[in-house]
Amino acid sequence: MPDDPASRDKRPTIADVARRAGVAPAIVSRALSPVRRPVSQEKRERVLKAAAELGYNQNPLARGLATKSLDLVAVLVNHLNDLSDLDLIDPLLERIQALGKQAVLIRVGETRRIEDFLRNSVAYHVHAALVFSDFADAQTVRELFHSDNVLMLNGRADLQSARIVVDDAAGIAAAVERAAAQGARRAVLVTGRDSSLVEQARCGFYRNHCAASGIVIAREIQGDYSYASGLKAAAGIDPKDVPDVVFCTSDSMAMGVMDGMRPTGLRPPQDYLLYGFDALSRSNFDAYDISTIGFDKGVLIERVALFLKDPAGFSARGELHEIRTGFVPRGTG
Amino acid sequence: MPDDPASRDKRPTIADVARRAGVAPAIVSRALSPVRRPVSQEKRERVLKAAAELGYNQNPLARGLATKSLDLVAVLVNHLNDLSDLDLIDPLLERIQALGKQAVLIRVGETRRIEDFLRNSVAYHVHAALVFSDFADAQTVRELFHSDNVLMLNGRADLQSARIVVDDAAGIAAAVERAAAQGARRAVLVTGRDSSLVEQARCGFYRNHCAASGIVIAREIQGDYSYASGLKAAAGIDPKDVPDVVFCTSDSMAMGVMDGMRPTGLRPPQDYLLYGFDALSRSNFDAYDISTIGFDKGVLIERVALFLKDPAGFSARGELHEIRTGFVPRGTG
DNA sequence: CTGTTAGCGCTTTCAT
DNA sequence: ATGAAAGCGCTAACAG
Repeated sequence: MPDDPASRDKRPTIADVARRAGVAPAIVSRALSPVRRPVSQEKRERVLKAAAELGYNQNPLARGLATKSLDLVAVLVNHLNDLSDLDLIDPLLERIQALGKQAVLIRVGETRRIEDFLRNSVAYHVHAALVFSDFADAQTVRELFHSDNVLMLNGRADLQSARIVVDDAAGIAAAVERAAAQGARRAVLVTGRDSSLVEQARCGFYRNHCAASGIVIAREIQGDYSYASGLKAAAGIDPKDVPDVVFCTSDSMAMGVMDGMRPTGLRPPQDYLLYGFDALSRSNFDAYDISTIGFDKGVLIERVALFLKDPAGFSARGELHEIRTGFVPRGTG
Repeated sequence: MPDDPASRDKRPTIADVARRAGVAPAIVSRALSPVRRPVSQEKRERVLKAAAELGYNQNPLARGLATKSLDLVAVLVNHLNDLSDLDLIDPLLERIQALGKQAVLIRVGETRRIEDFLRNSVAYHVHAALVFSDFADAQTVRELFHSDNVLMLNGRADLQSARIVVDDAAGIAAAVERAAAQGARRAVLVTGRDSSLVEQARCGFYRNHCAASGIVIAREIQGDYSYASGLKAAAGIDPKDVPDVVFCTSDSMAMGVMDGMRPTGLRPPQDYLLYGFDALSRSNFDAYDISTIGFDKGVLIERVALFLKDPAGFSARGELHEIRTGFVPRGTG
C-alpha cells in the first residue's frame, strides 16, 4: 500500500513541486529564484501554486553547495559583556535579519585558536563576515573565510579590504576643546585594554589634542572598559588633588568613575568635568547623563547593510565609508 | 600547460586527498570521521598525512546535505538589550563554541513573521535550537526546525520536548520570607511584560508567598525589565507612603528604583527593603549591591551543554533538569 | 523560454 | 577492510 511518495516523512523537494506543476525542476528553481530568471508567466504561477500547496521550502544547504554561498553573516566580536556591545549588536542583528540573512555570532574571546575553530565550520562559507574583533588582520580574515566579502570594522583593514572607519579624532577634538574652553588644565585619562589598535589611536588623539589645547594629562589609568574598572580608577584619584577633567574611553568606565567619586562628595560638572565614550543610547545609561563622544549607531548599521546588500560594490564605488564621531554634550561637562 | 588540477583556485576536496593518499574517497571520509569507522591503521595514517599536506578542510555544506545536519545551534532570544541577557548569552556562546559548534543568534523581537523568516534559512537545519524567547510553543518550534532537538527554556515546553525548568518559586519564597522576617507588611511589586508565561508565574509566586507571609501587595507597577522602567516605577511611589519592601522582577529595574528613590533621600535597607531578580554577576551590577533572586548561570549553561552533546539522551534519562533559584542576600534587605 | 544533464563535496549502502 | 556507485537537493550550462 504505497504512500504518496512525496509525503513519506520528508519535506517536499524541488522535484515534488516540479512533478506537481508539470514542469522541469530547473523551471521551479528559476521561478522560485529571488532574482528574475526567464520563466513564462503561466508556468511561474503553476509553480508558485504547487509550492504553496505542498508547503515547499528550499533546502539552503543544497543551494549553498551548488552556489557556494549561504545566507549567513558571520559577526566576529571579542566578547559580549558591555553595554556598548548591546547597543550595537542588538540593532545590528535586527538589521541583518531584515535583510533575510542570519547572523552567526562568533565570540573570539582571548583564544588564539579561533582560526582552527573556524576552519571546518559553516562560517567558512558565509555570505559575508563583519569583523569587529581585532583578533586578526584583513589578510588573515580573507584567508580564513576564503572570501573577499569581509568588512573590517576593527581598524585592521588593508588596501583591498572593505572597511568602515570610525573617525574618533573629531569627537575627541571637540570634547577636549570643550574642556579647555571651560578652563580645564589638568586631566586624567582612563583607558581600556591597549592591545586594541583602535584604543591606541584614541589615546593618541587625547594626548595630541590635550597638548594642543594646553591640557596636561597628569595621569593615565588603565581599565578594561568596564564599570568596575571605572570604579577602581576613581579609587586611584586623590580627592585632595582632583583633576579638572576626567576623560574615559568608555561610558561604562565613566559611570564607574562618577559613582566611585561620589563618596568623596565630588560631583561633575561642579568639581570636575567628566567625559565618556560610546554615546550609549540605551535606557540603562540615560540616567547617568554623562557627556560623551560617539557616533550614530544607526548610521553605522545602515552602512553595514549597504555592504551586505552588495559587498563587491561597497568599496568599488570608491566611497570612503568614514563615520565621524561627535561630541554629545550632557550634564557632566 | 595544465596546472595541477587540485590547486586551481579551489580548496582541496576529499577526492584530492584520496588521490594523494592512494585510496578511495570513502576511505578518506571514514578516516576523517569523528566517530570510529573501520579503516586500517596504515591507510588512516596515509589519509591524515595527505590531508595535512593539502591543507584539507571539510565542506560543512556538503556534509550537511548528506547527513542532514549542521554544527550550528540556533539560539532564539527576544532581544539583546538587558544586562541580564549579556550575563547569560556571552558565556553561553563561549560554551557552544567550546563544543565545536557555532551559534546562530536569532532575535525574535516583536515580529510575528519570524516563522516565515526561519523557514528558508539554514536555521532550519541546525543541530539543535535553544529557545529562550517565549515567541512560540514547543510544537511550533519543532515543526519550524523540523527537528526534535529543541530545548525549551521559555516555560512553554510540552510533554515530549526537552526542557530546563527554572524554579523561581524557591528563590521568591526565600526572599519574601526574608522580608517578612524583617517586619515588612506592605509591598510594591514592579513587574515586567506580562505577555511572558515565565513572568506571569513569577508574579503569581510573589502574590502567593506574600499572602502566606502576611504581606500585602499594595501596588503592582508594570515595567519592562529595564533600568528606565525602574526609574519610572520609583517616580510612581509616594515618598510619604513608602512601602516596607519593593520587589522587582529584574535587577535592572531594582537599580532604577534605587536610583529613582535617591532624590527623596530614602535608602534601602534603612527606609525600605529592595529585592531584584536575576542575580546579575557582571561587574556592571556588582556596585549596586542589591539583594536578589537567581540561580547559578554556570549550572544552566552546563545543562545546555549536556543537551547539545546528546539531545536525545537528555530527556530520555528521565531526569528533571530543574534549576532552583535561591535568594542572594546583598546590601538592600 | 524550456528541459536535460552535470555537477557542488560528502556520506553511505552494498558488494567485494 | 575496501571501493564503486548512488544519492542528499539544488543550480548552472547547454542544447533545443
